[in-house]
Amino acid sequence: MSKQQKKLSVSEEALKKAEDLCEVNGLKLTKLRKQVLKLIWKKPGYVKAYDLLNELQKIDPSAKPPTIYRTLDFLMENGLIHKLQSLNAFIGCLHPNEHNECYFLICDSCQKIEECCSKKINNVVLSTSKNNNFIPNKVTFEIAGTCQSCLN
Amino acid sequence: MSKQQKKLSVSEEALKKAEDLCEVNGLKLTKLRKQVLKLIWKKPGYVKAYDLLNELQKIDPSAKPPTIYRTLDFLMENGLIHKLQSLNAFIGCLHPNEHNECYFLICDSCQKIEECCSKKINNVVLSTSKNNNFIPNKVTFEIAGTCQSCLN
DNA sequence: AATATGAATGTTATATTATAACATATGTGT
DNA sequence: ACACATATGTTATAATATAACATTCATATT
Repeated sequence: MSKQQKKLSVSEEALKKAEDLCEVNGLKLTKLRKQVLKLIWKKPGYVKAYDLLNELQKIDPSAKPPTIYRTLDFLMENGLIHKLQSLNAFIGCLHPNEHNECYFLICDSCQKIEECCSKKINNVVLSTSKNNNFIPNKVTFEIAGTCQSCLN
Repeated sequence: MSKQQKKLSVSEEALKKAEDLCEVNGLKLTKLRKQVLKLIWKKPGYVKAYDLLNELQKIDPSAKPPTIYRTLDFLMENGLIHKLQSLNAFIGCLHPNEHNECYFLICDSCQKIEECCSKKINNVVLSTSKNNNFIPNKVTFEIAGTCQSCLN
């Protein structure tokens, strides 16, 4: 290879996608927002808001709950992260803006999260809504259980 | 009609089902638990834990948060109520023990909840889990949006 | 009836999650 | 330089939930 081909980590890749997406959509990925997004990706699995706050305070001692929650709101509104409703926790999104909703498998044993977005699930959401004359807006779909590697 | 045929309200019916179910399964539906279940059914739609606590305190001034949360835990463990994870709220179950999981349509506009349990959803949960080598344990499936009557 | 036992409830305290309200700073266009 | 909107700082408090230990209650056994 004449050109050096640097492999980006998942985290670096996510950050890059976020920057691009904000660029394209005219959103401001400020220093604070970037820092928080970095912290979210730093941890494997999900993060809790106050753990994030503790981490952030190491960089910026003046950070307080609203600092975190406002930043989380921005990141969620723009699809860069998701909230796991059954855990009150947050996780970075691997494919921001590729689709509206994400669905998750949550391992009770190792706390790892697997996205399980699929057309099939989308379809069930649509057909269930239609059958009930319901206009869906926001979907929460989380399956807690045991992942492959924790079975062994 | 020679015998008077009294039509039970949804709430009365739910209470009766709960009593039967506890009877059959050797569970103790104590006075406190019955009171709380009644209060849950009294309100249309969902209830929040602390609203419930306020109501309960009108009957039993010594009630405190653990009183409510322990009772909610009992009722949930035995399928008599469900927690709406996206709202941190609780709702009575229309068909305790008929199946494991319940799925919900939540109207953002009128706050009414519709159960939307179906074989189709069950199947998607199973196939999604299988595809990911995942053993499902507890499913959270909640669609927020707008219900029929709020569209008009 | 007395006693032992476990389950349920009472009680105090505190942990965890989240937002309201207002002040200040910062970036951008005129 | 100024106005404006957006973002951030700051203080306070609301809302949700649990830990830990004490007491009461039901019931089973002797």
